[in-house]
Amino acid sequence: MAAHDPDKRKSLTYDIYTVPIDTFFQSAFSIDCVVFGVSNKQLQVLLIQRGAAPYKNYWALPGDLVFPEEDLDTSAIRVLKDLTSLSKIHFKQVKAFGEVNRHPLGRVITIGYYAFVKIEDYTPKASFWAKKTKWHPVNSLPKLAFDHRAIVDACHERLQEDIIQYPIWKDVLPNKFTLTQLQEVFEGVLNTTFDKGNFRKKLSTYRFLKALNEMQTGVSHRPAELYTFNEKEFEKARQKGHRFDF
Amino acid sequence: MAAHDPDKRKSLTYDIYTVPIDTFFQSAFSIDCVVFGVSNKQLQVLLIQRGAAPYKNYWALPGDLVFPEEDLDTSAIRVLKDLTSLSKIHFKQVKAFGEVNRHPLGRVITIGYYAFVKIEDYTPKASFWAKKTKWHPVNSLPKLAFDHRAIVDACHERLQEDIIQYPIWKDVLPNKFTLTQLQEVFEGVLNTTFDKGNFRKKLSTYRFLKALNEMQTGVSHRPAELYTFNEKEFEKARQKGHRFDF
DNA sequence: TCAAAAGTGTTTTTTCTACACCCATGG
DNA sequence: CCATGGGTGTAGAAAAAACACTTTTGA
Repeated sequence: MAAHDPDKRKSLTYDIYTVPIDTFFQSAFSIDCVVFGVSNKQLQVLLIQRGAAPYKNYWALPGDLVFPEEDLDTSAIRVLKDLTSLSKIHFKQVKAFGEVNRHPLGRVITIGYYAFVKIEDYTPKASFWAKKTKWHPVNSLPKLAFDHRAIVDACHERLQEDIIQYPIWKDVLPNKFTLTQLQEVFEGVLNTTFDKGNFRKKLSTYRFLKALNEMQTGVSHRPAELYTFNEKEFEKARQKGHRFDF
Repeated sequence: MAAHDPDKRKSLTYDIYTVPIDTFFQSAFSIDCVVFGVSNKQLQVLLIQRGAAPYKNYWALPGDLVFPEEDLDTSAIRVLKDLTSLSKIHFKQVKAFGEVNRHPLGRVITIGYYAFVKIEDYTPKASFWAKKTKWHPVNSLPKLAFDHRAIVDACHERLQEDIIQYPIWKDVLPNKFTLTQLQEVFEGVLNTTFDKGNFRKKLSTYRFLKALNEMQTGVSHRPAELYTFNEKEFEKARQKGHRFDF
């Protein structure tokens, strides 16, 4: 592809730099995926055990180098699939991490992405150079490779901001869910607890939560009513500047 | 530096890839600086006119390639100084922009940074390959080079989120300021207007705004009381989860 | 009949909103 | 004495917070 032809670079006037233009074109970038989910009322993150140098055998985020002709957003999906076999995941970019010596192989900046998924629906399977995978509670992470801890933290903060603004909580709930399930997602992500009555009072003002007149079954207590998410109503609320203000 | 020695890469086992490891190390990254300020009650952004290909003569953000051994945060400061002679500016990284063909010279991803400064204190002077500089209202930008419009938009959104959470408004106000000046900063950034009485009522609950018992002088109307920002009190408020909720 | 969670109601306190009105200064 | 912002007060509405109580199910 023309864009990646070094000759094209040389044909252009780039004497503005005191070094040859090609010295700039010796870096790489990578993607690191922070895949969150909720289980046991706790926020979890998907880790892999690295089976390749550097940081071999360390727990780490699924992440890898971006191909020269690959868009960043596309790469996040591909990288996660390569390492964990998970697909159809929606990512959001958070930020770049670019310390000069963060990667022992050369100048590599990494772009952090996060996703928020149903743990039950996505059973990871280690592949490519990943040796193992596991879901781990965010509150008690082991030592991670590279600067992955900082990446997790930045993504967690972003998740906390996003969940009060976008309906990403629906991505970790069944189509039909109870209000308590919804509450537990918020509590897990925001790492706090809410008063049940007041929480529901607030929810009851949101028209994008539609009661289904359908009940939970098979629970050994009073069955809860099931709700569903209404996209159109949410869109209306969003345009008026909706936020969950907890 | 060892980290950038290609031989070191080759010495490591990297047969996990179907292409030579060096094919990844042929990209570059750049920084784009979105410097905001407020004047005439409007949010402004600093632009340069490009004096070098590509996009020669276009209005653009001050931005340039990152040196191989340069941290991203450091680079933002250096790049802005090279092109506009402005220094001592505090930047915050927003995100990466990495479409494959966003740059005609090759694979270049750019990292967007924003800063928020006093326009009066920072008079830019075009240098290096920049031909001109100017402050331009964010509400009516000309056509910009590359994907710079998207970068401005993302940074503006981040600025709007940050100003209600961090005391960055103090960076565009004199040490001693009036409450109306403060209100105008918020109005400019958030592109809205507030009721004076209610705005002040809210401010009066914030202990980090300290009245100085000192008055404005030389104005042809009732002089306003001057206030100052108290770092320690803000820190206390921040720990309790402070936000301006407008 | 008990445990467990669902679901509702009440009361108090706090905050928001929309205004109206007075004040101090320079010209 | 007037234009221009500075500055304060009030009343009503709305929202948040705390907490108590009733309901329904399976075991």
